[in-house]
Formats: sequence, C-alpha cells, structure tokens
Amino acid sequence: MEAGLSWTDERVALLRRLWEDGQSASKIAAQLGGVTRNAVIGKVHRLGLSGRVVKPGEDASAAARAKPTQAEEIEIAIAVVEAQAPEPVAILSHRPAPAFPPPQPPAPAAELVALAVSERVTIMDLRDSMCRWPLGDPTTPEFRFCGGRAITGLPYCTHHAQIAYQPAAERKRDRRVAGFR
DNA sequence: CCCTGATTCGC
DNA sequence: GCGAATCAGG
Repeated sequence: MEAGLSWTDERVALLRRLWEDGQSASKIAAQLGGVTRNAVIGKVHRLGLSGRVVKPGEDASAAARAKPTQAEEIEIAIAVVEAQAPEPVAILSHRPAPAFPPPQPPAPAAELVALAVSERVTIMDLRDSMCRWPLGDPTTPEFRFCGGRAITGLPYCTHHAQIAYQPAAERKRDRRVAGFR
C-alpha cells in the first residue's frame, strides 16, 4: 500500500461524511486515494457505520436531501483535497497541490498542458485509477479533478506525477512551472 | 463485465 | 487495527 496514507483523523472524517451521505465504498476509496474499496468497507465496519439505510418511504426528514447544497459540495471538495495529501516519501518528495491555487499567470505552455489534462471530472465521476490532481478552486462549483489515466500505484497521471513527485534537487528549479493547469 | 456491501482471517 | 480475498449478490 502507499506509505503515508493511513486513517488519519481527517481521512476518517471524510470517510464518515461520504459514507453517511450515501457514497459507495469504491467512490470513497477513489476520493481518499491510497486505499481500496475493501479497506473502506473494512474501516466502515470497524467504525460501526455499516447498515447504512435510506429506505424509501421511511422518515425522510434527515435522509431525503435529494441533492447536496452547493456549500456542501464545496465543503467536501476541500475535505477531499486536504485528506489526500500524502506524507513525503523516501527519495521523492510530494508537494500536494495547494487547496487555493494562485491566480493563473498566462502560462507559456498552456495549450500543451491543457491537452495533457483535458479529461477533467467532478468528484462524482472520479474513479479508481483516475488522476486525482485538483484543477481549479475547490471553493467553486467548477472545481474538477484531472481524471486522466493514473499511473498504477500512484494517484496521478504521468503529467501530474511529474509535478507532484520531484527529486529534492529539482524542486527549486521547477517550482515556477509547477503551478496549476 | 460492470458494479454493490459483508465477512473472514492472516498479518 | 488493517485490508486482501472471498462471498453473495444487482
């Protein structure tokens, strides 16, 4: 398994809210990153959260919020980004994408980069083996994940893995180019 | 074949 | 406690 991504308080909190919100184990696993749906289900049971029930026809007061408010979606988007940040690995160091990206300067290779990350999916469409690199501002409804094909064993596609994982020596030099988009 | 959660059991 | 393997389904 990926080192550094254990059941931190933050990840457990996100698991709780997504599970209680009716998300499937596989989707939750994809959003957390570094865990399989089995791990999620196992954790759900150990937390005593199993037996999620939203029976049609029963008291709908708490359960029947058909659709989350925009504020709730934003909250979850932020929680996802925060809960995903892995610990640094031995040689490679991981620089998690900022939750609040700086305003984008006119990037020189904007078109090339846009091609490389053209997929773009919402949290709901994010599946296992999809790149979880956040795109845009998580406080807006336009927030997306890259969604490209993730490298096996990593949460990012080739393009974003290059940005996220860099030898320490190259970090300074490449910092300028490593922004969003 | 895609997916779902539940359970067991070696670690 | 953790989660892969497995089971039992939709």
